[in-house]
Amino acid sequence: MNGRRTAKDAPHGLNNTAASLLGFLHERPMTGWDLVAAAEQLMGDFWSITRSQVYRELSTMARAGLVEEGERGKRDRRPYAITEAGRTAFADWSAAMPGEEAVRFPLLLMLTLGRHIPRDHLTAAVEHHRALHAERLAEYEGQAEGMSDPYAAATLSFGIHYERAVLAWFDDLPEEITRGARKD
Amino acid sequence: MNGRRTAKDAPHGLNNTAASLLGFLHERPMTGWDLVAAAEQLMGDFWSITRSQVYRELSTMARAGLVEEGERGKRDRRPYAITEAGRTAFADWSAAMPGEEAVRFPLLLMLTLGRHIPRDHLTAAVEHHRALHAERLAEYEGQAEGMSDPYAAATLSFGIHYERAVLAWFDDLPEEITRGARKD
DNA sequence: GTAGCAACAGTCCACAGTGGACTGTCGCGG
DNA sequence: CCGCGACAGTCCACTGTGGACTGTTGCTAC
Repeated sequence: MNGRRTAKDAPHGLNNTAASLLGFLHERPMTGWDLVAAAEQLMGDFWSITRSQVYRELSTMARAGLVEEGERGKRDRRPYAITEAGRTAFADWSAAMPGEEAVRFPLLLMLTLGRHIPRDHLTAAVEHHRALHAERLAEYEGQAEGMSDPYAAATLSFGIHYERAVLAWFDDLPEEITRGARKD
Repeated sequence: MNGRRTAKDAPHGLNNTAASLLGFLHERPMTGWDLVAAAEQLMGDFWSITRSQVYRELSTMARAGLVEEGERGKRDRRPYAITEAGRTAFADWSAAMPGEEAVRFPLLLMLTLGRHIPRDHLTAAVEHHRALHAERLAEYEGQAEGMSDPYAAATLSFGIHYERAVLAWFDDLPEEITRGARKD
């Protein structure tokens, strides 16, 4: 009687995570474990899913008839296959406009509050992250060799543009912030 | 008796959100409402906090003695002030290395699954987001005028580098993806 | 062969984060 | 003085994250 509208009311009833699982299941039946690995491998650092989440969604979707549990294998392995209803739900999801990205960057939080933080903590944090990003860029550039799938390549390309931008940003930071007048 | 370790066991006991609130409270006592506004304004798109979260953290921190509730004002306005314990907790937090950023980008999810999605949905999504990012870049560049605080400027500069990178990435996408051979 | 370890597979829980509905209060323009 | 929009806070359901825990199985070293 109230206007409450939950995810279940949406035309397709899928959240992005559930949709991603159905997407992977288009290829072949997979277990939760496989799905986590696939997502990790393919969407890498720009779309994460966790074990807990995946198993939760799988059993929800099974109840909703979007996937079907197959024969249990060794080690309690539980393959799920997409159903016709699942394909429909996925198609509906794919027609909706994907939402905006969310970036949560603790280092920026720290910098924003920089006025109240000892200078050397800031410079340590900045240097640490600069190294991390340099490392990741190298990694991505390595992966860019022998990349055939254009869809996977698009994600990787995003990663490369992103990391380069972050590194350029580090280089642009004023000395005021990065290099405290630390003489001890 | 078990090895479980919750946030409360951490040396400072603060999550990033709580820490950000303490950070802002260094300036002056503020209400939850004010804090949401300040965070929104200063950390903009790279560190988000929600009303629910803020009020939750405030009452937790009040119970822990890190903040103190002041006199209630009009409209049930409830200002909180940081305590000495709060300053200590914040200082401890600031000594810890900030975690890595998380980027969640539904468009990349869609692209990754692109093989199973009608081409025109993909191109529509790409064009939509391209426009969004162009808009945001313009907005950021506008804000860059008259920016005095170097810490706020750092965040804004990140935003500009980021948006430029995203736009460059869009331009790099192969026609294969962005411009389906749609003839109907 | 078998002991043991690492990788596999899934469960469970607590906590963090998001979004929207809901309630109520004031300030001000008409 | 009425009503509307901004202010202020509450509550809830859901999504997302991380780690502890259980059990299994294949492989390697002895």
